[in-house]
Amino acid sequence: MNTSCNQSFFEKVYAVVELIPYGRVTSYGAIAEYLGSRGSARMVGWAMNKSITGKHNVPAHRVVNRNGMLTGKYHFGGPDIMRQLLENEGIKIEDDIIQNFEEVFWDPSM
DNA sequence: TTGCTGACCGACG
DNA sequence: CCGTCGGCCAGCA
Repeated sequence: MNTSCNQSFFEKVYAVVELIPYGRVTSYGAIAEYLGSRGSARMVGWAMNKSITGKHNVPAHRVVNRNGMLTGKYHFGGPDIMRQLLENEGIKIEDDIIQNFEEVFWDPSM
């Protein structure tokens, strides 16, 4: 349409992450793939980092890797912050890994 | 401006 | 099974 609609990869990531419903999680690869760039999963994680250090209200704690492991937990300012947030939403976590990952997994295309 | 890095993922040996 | 490498894009020194 117009140039204004051309959101950067970054902007798209934020939009998708904000769409994640309460008590649900998704993976970096799923977002990247949804955006059309399957290999850009790294950018998704980086966007999350920027969203925390920046002023973006993005529920980055709902985004984990393909294994359901809280890889970026240390980026929340503490190793337990991310886990606490997820458990607060009813997500079961053990050893920094989401147990019912398949049950709480949310696909951006849905 | 060039080059490196990064919360990933999949493939290869 | 485990270690290593390439790919993708954008931000930063």
